[in-house]
Amino acid sequence: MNKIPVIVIFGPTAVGKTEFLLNFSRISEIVNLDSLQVYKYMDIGTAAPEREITDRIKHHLTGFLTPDREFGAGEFVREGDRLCSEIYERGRIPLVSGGNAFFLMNFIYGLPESPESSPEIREKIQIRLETEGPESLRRELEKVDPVSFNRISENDHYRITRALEVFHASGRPLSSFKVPDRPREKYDFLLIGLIRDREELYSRINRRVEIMFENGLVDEYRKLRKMGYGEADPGMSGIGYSEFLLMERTGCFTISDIKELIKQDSRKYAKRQITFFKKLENVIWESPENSDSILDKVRSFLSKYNFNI
RNA sequence: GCCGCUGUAGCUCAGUCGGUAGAGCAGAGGACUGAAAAUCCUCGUGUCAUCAGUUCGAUUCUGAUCGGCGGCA
Repeated sequence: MNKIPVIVIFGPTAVGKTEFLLNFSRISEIVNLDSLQVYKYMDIGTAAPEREITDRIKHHLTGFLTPDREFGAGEFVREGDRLCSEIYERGRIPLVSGGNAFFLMNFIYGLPESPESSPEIREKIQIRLETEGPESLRRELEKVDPVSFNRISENDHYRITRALEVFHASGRPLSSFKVPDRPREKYDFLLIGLIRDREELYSRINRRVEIMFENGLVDEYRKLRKMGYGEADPGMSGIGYSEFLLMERTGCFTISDIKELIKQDSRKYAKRQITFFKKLENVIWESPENSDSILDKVRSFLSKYNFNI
């Protein structure tokens, strides 16, 4: 079976992925790997690629969903598979790019066998969490899935909820489902991880948040609120929006506090992304400054498929 | 200039009735089984402002000096 070549360009927020993509404008189309850039009405806060970039290289999975809809790893893998096939059939090289390490891991290895997330069951468990408290849920998990019980930290209510959700949905413990441990055969991946010095990355993040405010992030948030989006909507949980919701809820921040908070949350996010990405194997790690060295590797990868940049 | 308060971790501060000190935040490292820009775990040595005095022993008490804040002139 012929494999589909897929170039993946990933890295922490603000490392400089978007600009780098223009190198591929002749041969590729982009599959967006940022979980919040999938949403509409959130261009500023999610640093969505600008018009001049999307005009030059086709982007998929950006700005197509309203913020009240969930878009998780399952959706990403499904859509990503569909798009990669289509792009390759069109005679182009699929280029997956973004910062979501969890989506990427699921895309490379394939989804685990465990059932997909069920918002209805999850909500019931969340209500129990509020009424009965976390201890009650933990005792149930201990009985029903001791392996997960031991693996999940007692304060990680998010994962405790998920483990119980799987049990209630399938009647089987989460830990009994196989999780894939090798990359899927249907793809030939070229993994390029963009990275910079921590200090430099952080100052790029800070600068970018300043620019978001200059470009009207506050107005963008107000518009979203006017459209009726709020705490409960997945899109609004993102950095750059949840901080404003916090301000509304507590009333104890100024706009300039919020700006600093957004910078800080973005820095922490970048750190978490880096930690996660480091786990991936066969990654070419390189600063975006060294584009020649990266492009050499891309050329030798593409030569197998008679492509050139 | 005088009076009062104050000086402890990068920041905000606690504390030691005299036996060389600890929280929050920041920061660092890590986890990640279909919500993931989510969620969670681990990590605290610093001339306790400086100099002198008392003391077996001072970051702690006393004095002076130098900062800061407030009040009065």
